Amino acid sequence: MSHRRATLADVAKRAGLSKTAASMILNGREGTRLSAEAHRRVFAAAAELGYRPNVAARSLRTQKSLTLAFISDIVATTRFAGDMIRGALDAAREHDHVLLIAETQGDESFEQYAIEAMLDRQVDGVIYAAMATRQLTVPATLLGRPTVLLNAASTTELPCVLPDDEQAGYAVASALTEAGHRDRIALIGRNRLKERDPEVSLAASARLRGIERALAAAGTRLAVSVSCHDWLPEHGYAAMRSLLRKPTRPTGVICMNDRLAFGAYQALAEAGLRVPQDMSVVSFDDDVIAAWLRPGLSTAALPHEQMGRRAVELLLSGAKTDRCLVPMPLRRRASIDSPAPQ
Amino acid sequence: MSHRRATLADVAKRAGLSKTAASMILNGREGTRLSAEAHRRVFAAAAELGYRPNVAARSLRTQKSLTLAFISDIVATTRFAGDMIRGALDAAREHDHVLLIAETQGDESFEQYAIEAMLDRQVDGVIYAAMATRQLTVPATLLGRPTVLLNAASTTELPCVLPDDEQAGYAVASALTEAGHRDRIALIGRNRLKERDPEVSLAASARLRGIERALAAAGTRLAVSVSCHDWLPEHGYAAMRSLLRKPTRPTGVICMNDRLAFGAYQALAEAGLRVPQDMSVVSFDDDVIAAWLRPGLSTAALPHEQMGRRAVELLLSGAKTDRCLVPMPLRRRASIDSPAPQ
DNA sequence: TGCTTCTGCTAAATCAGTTTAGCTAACCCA
DNA sequence: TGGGTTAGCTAAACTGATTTAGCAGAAGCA
Repeated sequence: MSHRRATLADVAKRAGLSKTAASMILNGREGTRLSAEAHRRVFAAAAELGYRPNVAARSLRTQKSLTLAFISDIVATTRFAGDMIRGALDAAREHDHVLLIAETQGDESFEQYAIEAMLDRQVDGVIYAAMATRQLTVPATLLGRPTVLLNAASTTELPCVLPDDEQAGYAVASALTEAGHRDRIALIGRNRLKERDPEVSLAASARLRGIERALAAAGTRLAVSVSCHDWLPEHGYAAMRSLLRKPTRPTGVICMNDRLAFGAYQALAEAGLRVPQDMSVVSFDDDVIAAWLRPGLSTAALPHEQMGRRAVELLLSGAKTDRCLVPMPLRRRASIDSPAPQ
Repeated sequence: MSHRRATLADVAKRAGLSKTAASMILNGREGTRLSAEAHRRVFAAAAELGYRPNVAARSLRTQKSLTLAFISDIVATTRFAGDMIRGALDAAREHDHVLLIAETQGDESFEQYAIEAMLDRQVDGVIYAAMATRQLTVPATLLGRPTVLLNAASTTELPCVLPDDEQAGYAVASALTEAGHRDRIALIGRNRLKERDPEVSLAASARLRGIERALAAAGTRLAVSVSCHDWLPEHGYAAMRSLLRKPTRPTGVICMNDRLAFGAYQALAEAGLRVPQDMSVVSFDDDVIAAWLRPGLSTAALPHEQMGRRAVELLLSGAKTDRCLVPMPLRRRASIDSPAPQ
């Protein structure tokens, strides 16, 4: 094992040429008049020495580091973070880049630290991600530089990548109407705060719009909707119990996310009701549990991997302003059936 | 906004001193005889200009980049990956470092690419992580360098960080015996492959050892155990159904992980049995679903965040060889009760 | 033959820091 | 008065690449 990495100077010496020549040849520069023989010798020398350029040295000169920053508010809370990161990693690798990551935990001083640490390392661009689809204020430090918002929007002109929640709402509601559900469709997960404050959620209102549009197109509308403080299983459980106490039981229910649906399943099971025979259920996110539930939950999948990928591509393409809506495919599982005849 | 970053030369000029002086003062070098006045002027100049050193330039000279690599086989599959990364990020920040991440997807050429990309960027050390606790072969390229294995062990002398699965097994089984369960304790999730091949899993055999030790200490042993191809909900479901077909029903069941337990819950619910009145359930991992189940699942938590943190600390401490076992705390929820009297 | 043009290549500057070696002036002491 | 310290500071080399400016020799042409 050679303990010292070969440098460009080593390659040049072995090839019997100057560093300049070696550099130009290895970078495939056009318009140099270096001979075919020189090319051959440089490539051979580089291969023999296992030469790899020192990125620090290169970026010192070129101001390019082949490195992107991925800064998010929270990574651990949801499993989706991993998907976004994976998509970003994949795309970055395809473009010969690497990802520096940091999380701010919603703390401004951490955020400042993270951004500066990244800029100190000459990153070529920043992906600024939110774990819940929402509007946010972009730190001033980022404004002049190549930045893409991931799963987030802002009032600035920065490019952003978002899931197409409205289309998903349409798809989810249509799945019920197409199965024959009409006037007894319920919604679990209305939430004033999420619907009104884009800094809390952009998804809630978009999903709702899509749902209402689809139902209107089918000549119907929501029979009843239940509000939830938050979108966790316990809230879905409580919401379903309250639905079941009403005089007419819905034939189908739309849950604003899979965790609510999970709670709804629990309440249905407790009440001795079966999905989908007694009630169809459809939802959003395609969390892992959607596939684990019995029967499998039909749900519009958050395309997080795809989004991470698009963010990197947008960043590297140098787009100045662009809003990229990534479709949310409906995963059809066994939770939807035709409504039982009256 | 200044478009150009201030450099050390700018700071030096403004302070009326040489780059050498500015560098030494900002780095807090001992033994230089620079005056208090010089210190004052340099700090003032640096603050006024908002000076931040260029890490690329610095690492070119010092061979230190204040950057660590986090290379894992898979990031997205489990939510735990996020926890490990979060812990690592936290610890890295505390030591003024930043994390470059990459995933190999179990593909050797990706792995090679990732390692080289990291070394090209002069990382100060590498955390090589596996998403399932197991033994692995460390790529030769890493052998000479500062490396810590995370959630993995190897036959080499590298330091590693692992969850203490045996202690967890002991704790989990003890939770049942302490509640009074004795001779009707079942185990779901025996798996030859996982138990025998350390490259597949180190957890399976360690958990089993802990369980058997705890039961022996309580003067009993497993009444029955069910094998599972894999540790997914559907396997737990099938396993529980098979248990329920046996003549004597267990009073308590240990599942090898939470996903199995989730499936077991489903089978119990279908059979009209209640947790914990009809059967106590206890498990491993503390997946999010453990808290979502009704009743909440008692489970030994994988301390992934803690592990990520320890890995960074081990790496930065320069330990040459060290095996760090991180305890798995038992999260007590409502899934355990005394066995019903015969 | 003398001038230009082209071919094939290289020396040296540059990026932004760190580090080595050493300089100058003041001071101490005999 | 002169030699040795010491305090306080700096010039220049160095890290490993890229890039600019330009040189030597051959070929082309009148």
